[in-house]
Amino acid sequence: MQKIISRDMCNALMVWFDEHRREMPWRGSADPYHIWVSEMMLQQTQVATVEKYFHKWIERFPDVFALANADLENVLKVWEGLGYYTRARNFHKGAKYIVAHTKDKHALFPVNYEDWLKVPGVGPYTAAAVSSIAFKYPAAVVDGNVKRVMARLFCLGDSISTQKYHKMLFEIMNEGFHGHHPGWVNQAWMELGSLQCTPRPNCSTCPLNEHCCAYKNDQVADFPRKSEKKKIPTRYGAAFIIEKDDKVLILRRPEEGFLGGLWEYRIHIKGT
DNA sequence: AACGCGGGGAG
DNA sequence: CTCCCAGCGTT
Repeated sequence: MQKIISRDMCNALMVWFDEHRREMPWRGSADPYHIWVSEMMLQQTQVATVEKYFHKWIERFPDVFALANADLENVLKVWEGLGYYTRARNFHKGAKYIVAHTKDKHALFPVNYEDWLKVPGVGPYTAAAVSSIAFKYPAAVVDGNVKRVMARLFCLGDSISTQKYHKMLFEIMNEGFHGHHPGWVNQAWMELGSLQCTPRPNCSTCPLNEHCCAYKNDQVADFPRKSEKKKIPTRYGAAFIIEKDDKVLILRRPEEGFLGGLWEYRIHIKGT
């Protein structure tokens, strides 16, 4: 079967999306900064959690200048609870990068995929998401949801974590916008993966089931191909909670290495 | 190419 | 409880 997203497929997707898409605080926003904030958070966190942090973030850092001028400690404080704290640091770096590279206030943000990729903390996913949603730039998002959808749609058996696979999907999807707004098409694919083409999908109500290779061959359970699970080593250790005069001792770990830069009680990890 | 990073949800 | 998830920077 040809690995092409036809006009019919794209149209069916968008009809479904118009009816089933979820409302989100940043959806439909014309502010690229708002889009960027939401995508940085959505990289690792589900929509319901991001909604709470998004409002708090925008209130505290209303624009890219507020973020760039803030102290890193304050940035981390607002991010606290989201995890992946290196990303908050990179986001802060990214805001400084944007401000430093601004030529005038009418060209504050990059408007294409390639220039967004240069921003610290912004990789292929975020560059495609922000440039397409905020600037209609035709770059496809290839996130985990999308990979699962495409693996089924085209019966792609190769490992979905390889660069080759990623590049192929990027090219297929970049030819599949068919005149629709790239940002909305991207969001529609992700929404389909999030609501319909889930790990355990409900194919009977899927708008693309007649186009789906895995469904037509009754092989939905075989895609995406399962990857070998990596074994995570268990670390054993002890924590000492040291109190004096109503105060508790906490220490900060070195920036590099395991749990870098995070605060902790006095910990001793066995073997270190 | 492989690894580490932090939470939350599902079973 | 245990398992599963996922983008980016680093090595």
